Amino acid sequence: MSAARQRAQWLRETLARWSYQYHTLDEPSVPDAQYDQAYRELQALEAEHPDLITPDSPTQRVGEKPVEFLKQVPHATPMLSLGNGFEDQDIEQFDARVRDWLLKAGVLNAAQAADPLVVLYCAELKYDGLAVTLRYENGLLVQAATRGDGSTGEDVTHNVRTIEVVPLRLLPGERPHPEVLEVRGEVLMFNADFERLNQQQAERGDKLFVNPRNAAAGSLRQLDPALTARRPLRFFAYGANTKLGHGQFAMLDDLRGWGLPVSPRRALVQGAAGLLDFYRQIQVERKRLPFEIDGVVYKVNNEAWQDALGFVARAPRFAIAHKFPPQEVMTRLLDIEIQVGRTGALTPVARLDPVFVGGTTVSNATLHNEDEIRRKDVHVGDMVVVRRAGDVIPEVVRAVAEFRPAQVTSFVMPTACPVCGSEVVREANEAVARCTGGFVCMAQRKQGLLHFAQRRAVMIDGLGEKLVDQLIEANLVKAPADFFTLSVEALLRLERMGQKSAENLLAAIQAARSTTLARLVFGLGIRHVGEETARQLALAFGSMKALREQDYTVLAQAKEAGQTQGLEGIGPEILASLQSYFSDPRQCKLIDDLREVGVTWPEHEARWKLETLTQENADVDDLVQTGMAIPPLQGLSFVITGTLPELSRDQAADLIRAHGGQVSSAVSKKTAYLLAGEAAGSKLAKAQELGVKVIDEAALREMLAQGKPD
DNA sequence: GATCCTCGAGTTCC
DNA sequence: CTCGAGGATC
Repeated sequence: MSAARQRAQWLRETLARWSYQYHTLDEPSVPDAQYDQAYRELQALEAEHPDLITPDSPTQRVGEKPVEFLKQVPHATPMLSLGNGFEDQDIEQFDARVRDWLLKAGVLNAAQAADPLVVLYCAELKYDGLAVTLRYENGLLVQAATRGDGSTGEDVTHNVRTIEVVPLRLLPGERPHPEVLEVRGEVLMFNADFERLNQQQAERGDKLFVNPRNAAAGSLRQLDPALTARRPLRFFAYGANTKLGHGQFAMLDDLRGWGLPVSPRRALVQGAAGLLDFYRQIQVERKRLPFEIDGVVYKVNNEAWQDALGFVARAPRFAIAHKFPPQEVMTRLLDIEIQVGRTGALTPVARLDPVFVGGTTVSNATLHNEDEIRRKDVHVGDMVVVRRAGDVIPEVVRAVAEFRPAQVTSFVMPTACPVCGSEVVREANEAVARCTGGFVCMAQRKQGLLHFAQRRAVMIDGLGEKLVDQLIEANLVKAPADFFTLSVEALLRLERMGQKSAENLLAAIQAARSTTLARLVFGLGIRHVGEETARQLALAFGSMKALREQDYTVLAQAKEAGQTQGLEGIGPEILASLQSYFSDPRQCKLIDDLREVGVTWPEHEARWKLETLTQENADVDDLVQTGMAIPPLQGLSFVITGTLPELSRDQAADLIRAHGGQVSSAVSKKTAYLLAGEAAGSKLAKAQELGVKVIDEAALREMLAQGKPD
């Protein structure tokens, strides 16, 4: 080996060590000038002998060329999501479940499982950044990918290489590193760095980032690594795909030994008591931390126990995130406006002095109804506490009486509709006040048209609020049937509507022309008839004619006497609503018009019967007798939550129903399976609490392929 | 009449 | 997602 080669290698290793001490350990061992001198020496050496350049050289952090797009990369092992809890009780239940499972798995005996301190947990911080996975082969960083949907992410190797604290080559630790090491961790930006970056952005007149997390996300997804290199990104490792054999806590030590930054704050604790202790400590330390966290993470420390516990859907049973309660902020309630919904419901909405909470700026929040306003004691002009419930939907928590100005206006529900002026009534025992305007009310008409066109109803793609507004404004559409008589010429008269958009919309309308009875019935917007009930009605009655000609008053009596079959879930209120809808000539005309403009749907014979008068028809029993196969999911009730890898939730629901299963919206004891995808929330927790079996999309497909549940 | 299970309806931000 | 209310069941 030549002297130059030896020198270059020594420089690379030394620079990597110094950089690690400086950036990762925050303990510089040499003056900056010395580092710079060595760096320049290596640069000069490499310039003279280009063959000495290696991919792990610190001079090679920024690759030469920007990439054209971010490549999709499949994850060798899927990147998991975590279950989560907010309350102490959630954590106690988690620990109890862990012990219970370990007992069932035969890892613990009954006496051990009863000991609340038997399980050792590794407790860590939950960073508010972006999850990435780093792949090291023979110690060399070869790939970095974002989490994506968990099974496929984006290749961000070029950008991750620019992060100073990420070693391009693993350092020799106390224990040898595996040949292939996949490190899981989080890319984030420190608060101070974020402030500085935003200052620079402002000086250059560039757009400001709303929070450190967004800044980190934007920086990591750049195409040009030179740009990312100027962004002050950091990284913390928290896991590895390979079991290293001696527990989560020690594994973090290993990772640190190999030069990877790991949590500055972690602990080995015993049982739920230890976990909650850690949580409270971190709560106190939180504001002193130099970066944002949104909670803490607990993992069963013992790797063999982790294996025994396994996974539910794509979340490990051995870990849980304990999240901090949603951030609450104060702001002024500027006004309370009234929105009118499809059914005429008047909903008070709070207009807030825009305030930054939970990662975005909130300026509106629903107040639900009059009672709610009274309960929360809010007035126009009050200072109110606002938070984002479930980290998404803004919510006014309460008014702050101490800050109440001398003059505030109490909210009074208007007696006339603010849109059409019709009378507003509030039925006894009902929480909502309603506009009685019906067709006359533009707000109701608009919402009704939107409801008709929406994806779950007749599905006119691309028809949103803006467009419906314009169509009503231009007097082109009054009732649903009018959508189907639109022409390109008429559409072109609308503002910001080009030839192409007009053609696209018309194609979508054409496609919507052939629909199903269930979609249509739902789309009509009959009170108390939602998606599910519409499906039931379409199945039972089979045709629009049957639905229209039915005397629902008679039916209600028969139903009460228990003389009906095939109309489960349809009670007196719904029947009354149907009676009133179908006896209204205006509504009947609306349906006739739809047929006239060429809207079609398949129909079949009615499938319900009065037990005494027997209206002949096939139901499931008949199917069995005629020798048809019993669908594999017959009699099983499913609930779907989260984001599935392949199917949309609607598609999954259709798939389940097509195989004889039922899909409902809430988890209960009667639920057979919870089909859970990514980011499953409260339903997953509920299922675990009730002991409902949880499956993922792959398991569902397996069930269908085998023709029976497992 | 009470209780549990479902469904319907309304909603925020980017 | 969450709340409120309709429907089924005891």
